[in-house]
Amino acid sequence: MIFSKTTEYAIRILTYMATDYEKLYSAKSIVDKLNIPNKYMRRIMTNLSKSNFIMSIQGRDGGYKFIKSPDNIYLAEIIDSVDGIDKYMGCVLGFNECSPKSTCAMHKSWTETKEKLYNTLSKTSLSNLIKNTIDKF
Amino acid sequence: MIFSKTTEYAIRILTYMATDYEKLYSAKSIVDKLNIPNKYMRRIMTNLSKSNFIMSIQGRDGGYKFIKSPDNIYLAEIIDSVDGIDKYMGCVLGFNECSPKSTCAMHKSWTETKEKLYNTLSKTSLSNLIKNTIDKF
DNA sequence: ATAAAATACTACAACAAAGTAGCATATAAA
DNA sequence: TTTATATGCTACTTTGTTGTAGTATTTTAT
Ligand code: SF4
Ligand code: SF4
Repeated sequence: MIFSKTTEYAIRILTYMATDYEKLYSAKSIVDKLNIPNKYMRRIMTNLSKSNFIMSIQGRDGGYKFIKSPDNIYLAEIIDSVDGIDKYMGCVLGFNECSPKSTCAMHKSWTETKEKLYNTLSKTSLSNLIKNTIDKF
Repeated sequence: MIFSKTTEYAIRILTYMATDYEKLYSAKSIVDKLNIPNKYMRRIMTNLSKSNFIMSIQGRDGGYKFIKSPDNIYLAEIIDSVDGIDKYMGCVLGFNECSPKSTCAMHKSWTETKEKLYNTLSKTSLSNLIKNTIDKF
């Protein structure tokens, strides 16, 4: 997998929640629907609640709901929030940084590839994702 | 990092070796030059020797050398040899496979992105990489 | 107030990836 | 044939990620 499990799970959870984006989802209802380990998922939810995407409501009848429209939540933001997008935007050879005078032949095409990837991620919103996914959950 | 450390190291080693592609390189000479943990690098070399890129010569005055021109060794092959390219060609959401009738809106752009990535990797040879990298080693 | 139903927190367990150590084996030069 | 110098192999350690367990806290309904 290109991204970490945690990131994959986060995207799946948020995508599922976006199918009825004003609803309040309990952790239990999400676990029952998606195939994500219970307690691990709780932790992800708690972390996501500290983001600007969703909020948690504690206590009886609590759960999670969006505080920002899924129209305006993009994959790149989610990945950045969970893992930090930089983790996936590094050099192929693992070098931290190359000075302009020592760029290798890979650099240009590699940079373009990464930009294309980043563009895809930063232009795809949760709302985009759920179109045509009725069969998925 | 997008790729595993092992893959990054493999690419760096082979790229370095390609700068003088007919030379026999001892493990020690590579370790001294590149910043890769000694024994870990040895293991990578042994594994690479079982690939079709390089061979090892044991015993005194031994080392490693190419058995295939770096002109014809592409990054995609190296990645495939070390980690298996499939590891990096999966779905963003971590799903194994989606039936044609349940593809999500992400699928098309994601597939395109992956293809672009794969194209870059499968068209960039080691020889391509070393051009303009004299400062690097 | 109390109980029920939810999330939050903390510590631990299991697993995989990365890195280390030591000994075995191979080979060429002396 | 011995020695020096190289790679090969196997088991271990460390570190990071993924997953589990139990308890604490929060809040609503009764
Ligand atoms: S120049 Fe080459 S080695 Fe340096 S960051 Fe760019 S791709 Fe990596
Ligand atoms: S349709 Fe969507 S969820 Fe399915 S494999 Fe393609 S990108 Fe992944």
